Amino acid sequence: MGRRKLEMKRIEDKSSRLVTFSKRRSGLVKKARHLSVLCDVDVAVIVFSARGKLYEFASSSANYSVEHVLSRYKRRCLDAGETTTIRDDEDLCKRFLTCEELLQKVDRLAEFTDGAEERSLNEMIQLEQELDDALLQTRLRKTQLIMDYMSTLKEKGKKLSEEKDALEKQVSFLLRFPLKTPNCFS
Amino acid sequence: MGRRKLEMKRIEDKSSRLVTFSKRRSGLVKKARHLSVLCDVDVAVIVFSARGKLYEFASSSANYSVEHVLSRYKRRCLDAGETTTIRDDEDLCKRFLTCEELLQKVDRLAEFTDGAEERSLNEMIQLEQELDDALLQTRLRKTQLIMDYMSTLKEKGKKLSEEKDALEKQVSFLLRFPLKTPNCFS
DNA sequence: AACTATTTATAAGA
DNA sequence: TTCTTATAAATAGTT
Repeated sequence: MGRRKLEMKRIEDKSSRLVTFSKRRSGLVKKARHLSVLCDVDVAVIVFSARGKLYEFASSSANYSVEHVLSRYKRRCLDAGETTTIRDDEDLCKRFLTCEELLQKVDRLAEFTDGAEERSLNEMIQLEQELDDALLQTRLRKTQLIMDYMSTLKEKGKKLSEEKDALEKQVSFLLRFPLKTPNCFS
Repeated sequence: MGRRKLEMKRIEDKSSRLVTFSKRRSGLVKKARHLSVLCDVDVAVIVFSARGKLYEFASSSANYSVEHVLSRYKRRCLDAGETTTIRDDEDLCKRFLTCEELLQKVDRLAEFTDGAEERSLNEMIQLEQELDDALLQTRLRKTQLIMDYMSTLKEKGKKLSEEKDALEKQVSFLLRFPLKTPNCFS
């Protein structure tokens, strides 16, 4: 829909990519709103720009079902920051310590309540750790599988290369010194 | 876009509402795919039909996973401490409210200080989001590079295999029918 | 941000 | 349902 038809691939020119992003993003949200109104259904659209900016749309009637989907993806709401290993950058270190202090205060704060909030937070922290661990294990396994596969491919390639070299030598030899007797190698 | 312009309100006739739902739903997903490909961004679309059937789309750069986009979305919302409207999942609601309360307490806590800690925490939250996004982009790029490299390796292997076959045929031919004249191919 | 030549989506009809 | 087609809507390139 424009002066010319676009190839369905990433627009390489940065400026027109940004313009197109803006135009098509609003177009997409408009379409989503029309669908939700005309057909009386729940629609949600989520877009992250390349630089991580969030754009979203949710039909007004969607705050039950879409949130139901969202609720399946429990996520941390506070970063315990326990596994952070940034130590070299002084600024980061300072930020981390300040954050850590705040968390300690949160912990002390929780002691003043009946304990429900503290348990809830602890559960969240544990849940986050478990998910983080699972994610790490999965990622390591994925990387391992990929590396294994790649070395297999490389090995095969090497072997094929060697076999090809040998055959080339054989052909070259046969061409230079044709056999007087057929099938002497067979 | 059609024989006549539609009013922007629920289509009362059930049959045409269903037809329109089907057409516009696929149109919306198509638009979402085009946006994600042309602009190289993450897009997710979620649609619930009136009878509760779920239709979803997630861009390939998000590993085709709505979960992936949603978790990113949800984390963003929770971290920003924005008002969400989770009402159906009691457990999550409790966790979230607790978390929100804690954040409010952190805010109040920060008021007792000279404000340095509050600013620091906000900076931390923003920094975390930026790092998270950077990490995600890096990981996607890494995966892309690996996939590219693997297909290069596979292609090389295939080519070598073909060349090897050709050479084997040539050797076999030369062994069966030795040349009477040396170097006829050279 | 507007404009407009084209392409794309789709409402109604077959 | 699926296809066709007239028309509305979106948008690529231009200014």
